[in-house]
Amino acid sequence: MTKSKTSCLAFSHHDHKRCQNKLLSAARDLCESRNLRLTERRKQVLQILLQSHQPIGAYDILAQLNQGQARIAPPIVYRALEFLLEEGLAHRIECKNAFIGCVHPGHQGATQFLICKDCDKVAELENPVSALQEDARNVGFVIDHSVVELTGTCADCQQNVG
Amino acid sequence: MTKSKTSCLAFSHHDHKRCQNKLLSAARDLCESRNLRLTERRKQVLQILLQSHQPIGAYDILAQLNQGQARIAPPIVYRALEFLLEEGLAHRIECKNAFIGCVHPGHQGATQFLICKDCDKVAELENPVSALQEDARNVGFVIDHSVVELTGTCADCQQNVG
DNA sequence: AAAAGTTACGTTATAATATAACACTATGAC
DNA sequence: GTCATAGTGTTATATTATAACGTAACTTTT
Repeated sequence: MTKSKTSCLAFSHHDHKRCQNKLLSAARDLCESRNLRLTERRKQVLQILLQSHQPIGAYDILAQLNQGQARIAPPIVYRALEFLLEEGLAHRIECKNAFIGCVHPGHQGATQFLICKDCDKVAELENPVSALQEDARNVGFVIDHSVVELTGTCADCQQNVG
Repeated sequence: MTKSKTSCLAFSHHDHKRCQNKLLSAARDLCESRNLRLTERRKQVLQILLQSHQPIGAYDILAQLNQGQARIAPPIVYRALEFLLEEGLAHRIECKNAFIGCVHPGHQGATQFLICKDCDKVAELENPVSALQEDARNVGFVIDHSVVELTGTCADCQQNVG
C-alpha cells in the first residue's frame, strides 16, 4: 500500500538542496536506462523546475534561461518540457498552465495534485484514481489519462492564517 | 446515494432539443431564485454551450455570436462565461481551455468529467471526491476547489473502433 | 573518418487564449 | 427624475503555445 504521507514532499520541511540533487540524478539514471539524452537544455529546464515545489510557467522558465546574455525563444522551452512530460520527469498543472518537476520519476500511474493557494506549493500524491476509475467503468468509459488537481490550503498555511 | 449512471447524460442517447430546453429553463429558474439577471448575452452564451455535450472554446463562442452582422469582442464572451461559471451553469474544462454547459445546475459539490478523445463529448459525474478528499485530509490539506478530468474513450466509441 | 540518417536546437513569425482599462447604457432604488 | 450599480461595448495588449523552416550535433553505416 503506497502511503500518501510519505509522498507528500512539497508540504514537508526537508533539505531541498538534497531533494533537487536526488531528483536530478534520478532523471539522469532514468534517461540512461531508457537510452534517452538528458541534454544540457533539458537538464537546465529540469533544474529550473526543481528549484521549488511551486509550478512555473513556460515563459518564466524562458526568462530564467535568458537571464545571462542568451536570447532564446519559446519553442526551445516547450520542446524541453515536452520531453520531460513524456518521460514523466515533469508534470503540467492544467489549472495554472504551468509546470512542475516530478518528485517520483519512474513511478508510472496517475497522480493527484494538491495545490495550496496560499503558498502556491504543489504536492503530488500517487495512485488516487481507484474510486474515480470505478465510476468511469460503471458507464463503460476507459480512462487514458487523468487530471486531478485539488486546490485549497495546506496544513502549514492554515496555521499561518489562524 | 447519487447513482453515476443516471447523471451520465452526454454518453446517453437522448432527445437533445428537450435536454437543451430543460437546462435553459432550469437556468432561468435558478437565476430568478437567486435574484440574478440571465441577460440576453448570458442566455446567448449559455445556449451556445448547450448546443452539444462537447466543450467549446471562448473564441468559437465568439465566432458564433459574430455570425450575423455583429462585431463583438472577446471580453463580452469571457464576462458571460465568468457569470455562468460562478453560478454553476457552466464548467471550464481545464485540459482543453474550453467550456461546457452544466447538466445539473443547482447541484453544488465537486464534479468529475469524463472526456472522450474520440467523439469529444464530456460527461459530468457528481460527487467523486470522497476518496481523494480522504488522501488530502491525511496530510492536513483542506480542499477548496477540485479539477477532475479523465480523458479516454466512451462506450460508444469503443464499439465504433472495434 | 566521410556519408547518410536522425535527433535536437535555434529563429522567425504567428496562432490561440485571456484580461486590463475605460466609456457607455440599462436597470433598480429612492 | 436622480442616483448608484450592474452589465455591455471597445480598444489595446498580455499571456500561452505552436508552425515552419533552417542549422548543428550525435550515430550508424560504410
